[in-house]
Amino acid sequence: MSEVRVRFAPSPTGALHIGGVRTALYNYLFAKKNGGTFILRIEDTDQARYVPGAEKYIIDSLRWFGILPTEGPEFGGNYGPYRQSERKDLYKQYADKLIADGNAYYAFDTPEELEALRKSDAEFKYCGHTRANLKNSLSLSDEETQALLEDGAHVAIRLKIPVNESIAFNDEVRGHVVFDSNELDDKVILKGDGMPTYHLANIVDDHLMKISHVIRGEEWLSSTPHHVLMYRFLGWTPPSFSHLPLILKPTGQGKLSKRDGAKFGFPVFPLSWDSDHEEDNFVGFRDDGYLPDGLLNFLALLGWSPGDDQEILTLDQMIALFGLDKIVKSGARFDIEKALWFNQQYIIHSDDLKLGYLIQDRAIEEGYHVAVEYLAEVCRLMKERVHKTTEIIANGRFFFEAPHAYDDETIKKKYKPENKEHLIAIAQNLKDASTKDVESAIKVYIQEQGLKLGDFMPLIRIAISGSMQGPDLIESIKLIGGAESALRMLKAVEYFEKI
RNA sequence: GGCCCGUUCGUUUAUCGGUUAGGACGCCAGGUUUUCAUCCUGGUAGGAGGGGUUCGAUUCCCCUACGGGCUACCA
Repeated sequence: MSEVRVRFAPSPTGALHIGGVRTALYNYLFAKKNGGTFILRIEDTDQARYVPGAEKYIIDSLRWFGILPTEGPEFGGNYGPYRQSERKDLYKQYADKLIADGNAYYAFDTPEELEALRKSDAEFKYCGHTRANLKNSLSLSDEETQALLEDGAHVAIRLKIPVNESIAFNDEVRGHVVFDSNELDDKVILKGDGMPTYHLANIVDDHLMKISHVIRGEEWLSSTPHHVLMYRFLGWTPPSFSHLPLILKPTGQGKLSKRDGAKFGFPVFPLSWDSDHEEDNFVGFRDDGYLPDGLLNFLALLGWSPGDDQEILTLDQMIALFGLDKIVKSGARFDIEKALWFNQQYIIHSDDLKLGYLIQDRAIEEGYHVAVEYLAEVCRLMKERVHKTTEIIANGRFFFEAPHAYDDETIKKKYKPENKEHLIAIAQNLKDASTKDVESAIKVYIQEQGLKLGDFMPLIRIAISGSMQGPDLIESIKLIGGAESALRMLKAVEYFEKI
């Protein structure tokens, strides 16, 4: 079997969409599974839509997920350059060959003229039935065409789709797909500005880069017959095709789009985007507290399944189990609830110190200047009760500062004035208790006095953290320290009296 | 509108003609926990509709409905 070479070929028109991440992941998994090569190719043939920084964003995202290519811009390789804009001169000769063989032609119609035609006829298509009446090298005489060409007139090159032909190909996930060539339009393959369109650049590069398997989104399924035709015209063997189902909105219609992030209240891009246009900025999964492994795990299962009931999978396990035949055919809705569950599972199983480092920047931003070892301890106590790493700090502020508010409801229910002295006594015990005897300072005291734990623990908890929710009280007090805890208790008792 | 692709619990998926249609998320209930959470146990809920083929269809075929994609000198 020949070498497996797959590519992820995004267009640098903005941030890398989460659907694009999944496409990259499947390509990566397939390459690794088959001992092949994963290639990144930047498809920047549309100068108008080019966004500076997008390429860096794409690579940074792949790096965050740990699915970097081994060939591509910044990565090197023997089939470069890997940016289509740098390959511009390459494409012309193939367009010329297609013309020479009668499989393509010059078209002189201006975009404005075509737009006018579409306006008057919604069904208008540049194809075998209409091209004779349009301005191109097929309808014009050779002299006219030559004159126009020498004139330097605006010219595009279009693919000449044959009539009355069935164009079929095999799709690894969809099976046998057939198109009637009469339904196809004569797509522009080389634009007026000399740049190729996706269709030309794509097949030329896939061929020259020896791509064996094209794994891409379903939006390309309808232009695949054009691609198949070009492979045939150029005398090349087409790669194997796999068209992936799309990721859909959580509710409502259509695929998940950029603006759904704001609409549904969760990120749709891996990393945050900061530009001069503030309205274009957004927070990415990373900065919102998601772990890359968990997100990748979730994404992998949106459109693919290992075939059994296993759901928590490492990247290596995914590689071992991956197969194009197990890709699902229908689109999948993006379910943030499930993504959060995966994230929680990955947080729980993360190393405490690793988590500590992860949230260190945010802790400092919040003004909590503590040792990373302290943060690690906070993570140890908090990680089972958060879905996102950002919540470790947001829900654990009492580890860094005394509570600003108390849960009055519980105080009213639990506080009895006759217990005031006991609470003060416990605070005194705590004051100089070492971490080892925090337990006896509280629990042993309560038991020795013949009191009930249930009458005191909730109040102590509120004194320490302000709320009834939180990690193990004794462990929390050990971390915060006996002296600080005693202070908080004394202050809280005064407050309890007033309620 | 035309062409192409699709349709199993609310969501995501398993099933490759014969199953009590399985798992996970969510939700509900119970247990563990001083609280919350984790964890454990149990429960809820599904083959879009109609025709065929077959001894037997979720599974194969057709029609309809619905969903998705494409329909640019964008990718």
